[in-house]
Amino acid sequence: MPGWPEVLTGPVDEVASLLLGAVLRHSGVAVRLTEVEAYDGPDDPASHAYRGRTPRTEVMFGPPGRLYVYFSYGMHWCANVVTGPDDRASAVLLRAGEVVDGIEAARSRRGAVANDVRLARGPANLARCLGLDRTCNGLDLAGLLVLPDPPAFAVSTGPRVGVSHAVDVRWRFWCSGDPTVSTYRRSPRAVSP
DNA sequence: CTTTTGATCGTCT
DNA sequence: GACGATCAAAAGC
Repeated sequence: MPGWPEVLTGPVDEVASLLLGAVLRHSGVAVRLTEVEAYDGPDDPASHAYRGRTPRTEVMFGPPGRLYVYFSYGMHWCANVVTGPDDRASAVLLRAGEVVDGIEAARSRRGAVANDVRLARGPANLARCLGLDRTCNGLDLAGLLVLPDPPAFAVSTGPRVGVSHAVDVRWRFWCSGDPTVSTYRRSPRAVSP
């Protein structure tokens, strides 16, 4: 059984499913990941790294096990775990999770939320629960991200959300039936089949 | 229930 | 200067 962070160096879609059930802890809140998406840098037109190395994507080209945080739509932060060998520039977007510790802190960061299962539903909401922002870009996750014991739950796969390319690639993974997983909505920009 | 729209700015062309 | 790995509220049915 490979240790940290070697376990992250396999094919990014396999690594993504391994991250389901992992617990990420930051700023007094812990979230158990229930939904993730894989992005494979060089071969994936939907990946930020597809068009090469830029200041923003620099972290993706570095070693695995670090956090890649990007700013989205002028107001949100979203977080990825960098995977693969150095220079592969693959990453797994953290789309949803269940708050398993620090729920009061998570609630206060999110403001009024009707139901706790929605606290960390959606990548920007998950990042907000954990207090992740630009200062966390490149953060070494050793000790902060605890991988699950051999997964004892069913995994579903489907198309990725929000991307306008390669919509047919089933690189979104989630814990089957988990209430914290967002209901699927195809990108408005996705090309019609 | 589904669809539309406003908020808001870093990044890349 | 246009666009985007989003979200929540509003509007339409």
